[in-house]
This record gives sequence, C-alpha cells and structure tokens, in this order.
Amino acid sequence: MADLKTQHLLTLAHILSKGGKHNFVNITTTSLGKEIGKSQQSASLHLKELELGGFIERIQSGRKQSIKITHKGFVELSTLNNLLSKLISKSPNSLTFTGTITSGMGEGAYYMSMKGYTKQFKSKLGYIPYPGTLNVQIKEKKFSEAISQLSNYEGTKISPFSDGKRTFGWVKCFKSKINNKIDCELILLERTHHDTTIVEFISKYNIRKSLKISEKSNVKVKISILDNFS
Amino acid sequence: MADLKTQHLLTLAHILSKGGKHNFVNITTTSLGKEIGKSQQSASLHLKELELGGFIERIQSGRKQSIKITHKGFVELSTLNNLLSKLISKSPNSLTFTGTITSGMGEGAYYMSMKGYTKQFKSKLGYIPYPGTLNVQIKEKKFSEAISQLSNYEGTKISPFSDGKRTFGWVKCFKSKINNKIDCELILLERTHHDTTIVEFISKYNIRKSLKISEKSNVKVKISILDNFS
DNA sequence: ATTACTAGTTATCGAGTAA
DNA sequence: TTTACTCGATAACTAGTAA
Repeated sequence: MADLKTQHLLTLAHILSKGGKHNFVNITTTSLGKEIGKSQQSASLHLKELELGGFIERIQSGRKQSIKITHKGFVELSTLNNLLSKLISKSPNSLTFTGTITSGMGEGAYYMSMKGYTKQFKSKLGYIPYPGTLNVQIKEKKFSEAISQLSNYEGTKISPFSDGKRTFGWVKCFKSKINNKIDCELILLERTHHDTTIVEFISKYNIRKSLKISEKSNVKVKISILDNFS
Repeated sequence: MADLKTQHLLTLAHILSKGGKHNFVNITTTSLGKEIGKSQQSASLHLKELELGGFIERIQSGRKQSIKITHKGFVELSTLNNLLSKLISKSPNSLTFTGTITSGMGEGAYYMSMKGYTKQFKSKLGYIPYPGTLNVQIKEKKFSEAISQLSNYEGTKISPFSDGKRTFGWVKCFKSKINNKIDCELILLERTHHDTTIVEFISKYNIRKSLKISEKSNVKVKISILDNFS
C-alpha cells in the first residue's frame, strides 16, 4: 500500500482534530477544503486517496459521510511526530567555529568595564569579567554568516543603562568555550558596526594567559545557544 | 514571504538531521535527493525555494554548498511539531456508541466462567466477573466499523490456557463504562465469529440489575483505548 | 565530482457540473 | 445541500545536459 503523501498530512491532522481517532466524525469536503486551504474538489480527492491508502475509513450514507482515522493512519502521524520531535530535541544547540586571535581593540573592551555593565555581569553571569575583551577573527564566511544569525536567539540579556549624560545599549551574552577549556561569553552589542568577522569574548579569566595563546593563534570556539520557545 | 510548502518538509528535516540548526553543513543535492526520495534536480529546486522563502541559508563555494537552517526555518518546524504533538496527545482515547441490550447468549458467557480465565481476571482486572456477559446490539454501521478496529489496540491481555483436553484462546479487555455509571470491560475473544454488531461485556456487578435495564433498553457505552507505542 | 538550467512528463489542483 | 466526476491549468518532478 502506498505511503502517506506529505500533501495529505494536513488533511489527516484535521480529521484527528475533529475527534476522528476512534470515532467516525462528520466532515464535509467543503469544510475540509476550507480548513486545509484547498478547494472542495481537492478535499474530496484527498479523502479518496487516504481511503485507498488505508489511512482513513469512510462510511457514506446518502450524500453525507463519516470519517475515522485507521490505526495505520494514526501510526503514520505518530511516527512522523516522533521523528520530528527527536530531530528537534536532539539537534545540538551549539555553534562551532575556528578563528585567530587578533589584537585590534574590540569596540566593547572599554565599555564592558563600566559599572553599569559590570554590576549586571556579576549578578547575571556570576562574575566580573577580566578587563578587556578577547577578539577572534573569523576567516570562513560560513562561520561569520552563522554568527550573524545569533541575534535571533536570546542569550543572557544585559540591560541598557544611563550614566546621566548618555545611554549605553544592551549586551547579549552567549555561553562559550574556547579550545575546549576556557569558559567565557561571546558578546553581541546593541550598538556595533555589524562586522561579524570579528567576535568579542569576555571571561572571568585572562584568556590569553590561561591558554598561553598570542596574536594569530588559532582557536576553536563553541557557542551554546538556548531556544526561547516551548 | 511565502509559507513553507509541505513538500519541503522532509528536505528541511533532513538538513536539521545533518546538524544544520546552527552550523553550515555540507549537503549535496544528489544525497539530499536520495534521502527525500526525489531526484537530484528536485532537491536542487527545493533548496532554491527554501532559500527564497528564508527557511535556509546557503553558501556556495565553487560547486559545493553549505547549508544552514535559519531561525525562521527552525521555528516553522517547531510550530508544526508542536501542533502535531498536541493533536496526538489531546485526541481522546475513547470510543463512544449507543446500542440496545440483547439477550442472545453471548458466546463468551460460558467460557468466561472457566477457572483459567477467572484466575487471570482476578489478577489483571482486580475482580472475578459476575457470571454471564452483557450483550449489546449495535445498530449503526459506523459504530460496528469503529469497534472492529479495536483489535489493533492492546487492551488488557488475558492469556490462552489449556485444560489438558483443549486450549482456550486469548481475551482482550477494554475498560468501559455503560450509561456513565457502571464500570465494566468490553471483551474481544480470539475465537469468535467476528460479528461486530454484538459486543460483550463483563463486570464485577450484575449490570442489568445495577442499571435496572432490561431487554431492548438503550445503553450508551464509552470504551477506553490505550496506545501501545511511545 | 558538483549545481542547476531547459524541456518534457506526471501529479495536483480548481472550475464546471452531474447526481 | 451533499460528493465526486471530467477536463483544462498549473505545479512538481525527472531526464538530459551544460558549466
């Protein structure tokens, strides 16, 4: 018997939503068509094919019909759901890339030492960062592209503040690990020049010293990303 | 921007399975085509359309490409998954129907009083059934059709046994409720005449007396069905 | 090896309509 | 009202092939 066509997925899901798992439910092809965004004729065809494939059972009396999902049909939906669930939950929530240490003073270095930020770092990250930032130059385009999408995710949000004269923007921190050893945070600044080929890190430690790395050393970075939807 | 087409679902899922949630992964159109059961050309087109719709991002270098799912693409998959999950878990696991009491001795009545069965009823259901079975005649075809699919589900399994001379088949019990009051079990027998217009019930109580019902009374039955997959 | 175009085929769809 | 047919339009796909 034929496989479940992906185009029939919505139709099957709709029957399930109407309570057709164990009981025959009354569904007209017109209403089904509307629900799945297709014509009445297409809905009719969908039902015919689903019946032929053994995914639903129909009872027609006069011009009305009752529909019920078969065990096979339900298993099919469950299987797909399990597959998707596993894929989604098992997908590693990390971004890994390589780059080289660069000295170019990160724009964040100065600001990150301001009290308005350090106070928040202490409470939200649990430490006051070592003064200065570590700058990593990313060579491969695919890495910088991937990093530029980071802004879509939450991270740890450091709020903007004002010192009376001017305001300083928010900072998003993403838990990272350099060379599989040093814990640190990648920082995304609200006010930045959007050059994603250089990324900045803050850490409790002096990363350069701790790793005994210097200018142009290659480093491997792993960034953890948490989803913000349930 | 266009919606995610259902035909692209498998493609997106495959990219996710390759680790493309946050990192760019190398996927050839040939391998993708094989995975989704389509041609290399179709795979190529899928990627083009997914990119156009903002669901994936591609980086092409020479004749190879790296692919990454966008935040939008991942949300789309998650949303669909959540929808399916809810539908599947919220679908009521019960079958409801109406029928009339009938006196025709159920075939099970005699056998259900045998020690080989009663011992198991006691341990698996927690009670020894009142002698005899209640027989309900089902009038509407849609109900008998729905019941005939019950055999695909597990229920409480009473094992076959032998008394030395002959063997007696298994019995499957499904927790039921008659007229929203009396707890009982619908029984499916391994050796039965497969007439699904009459169903039999066993109960701790004398159902007729308890409900003060007699021949040809109408009853409403609700059968609970448990899934046997995770 | 790649990706992706063009051209031809098949599947899917919707309008019109019958029953 | 319903379901579902025919048929023409469009979308999706594959084969062949170029780059």
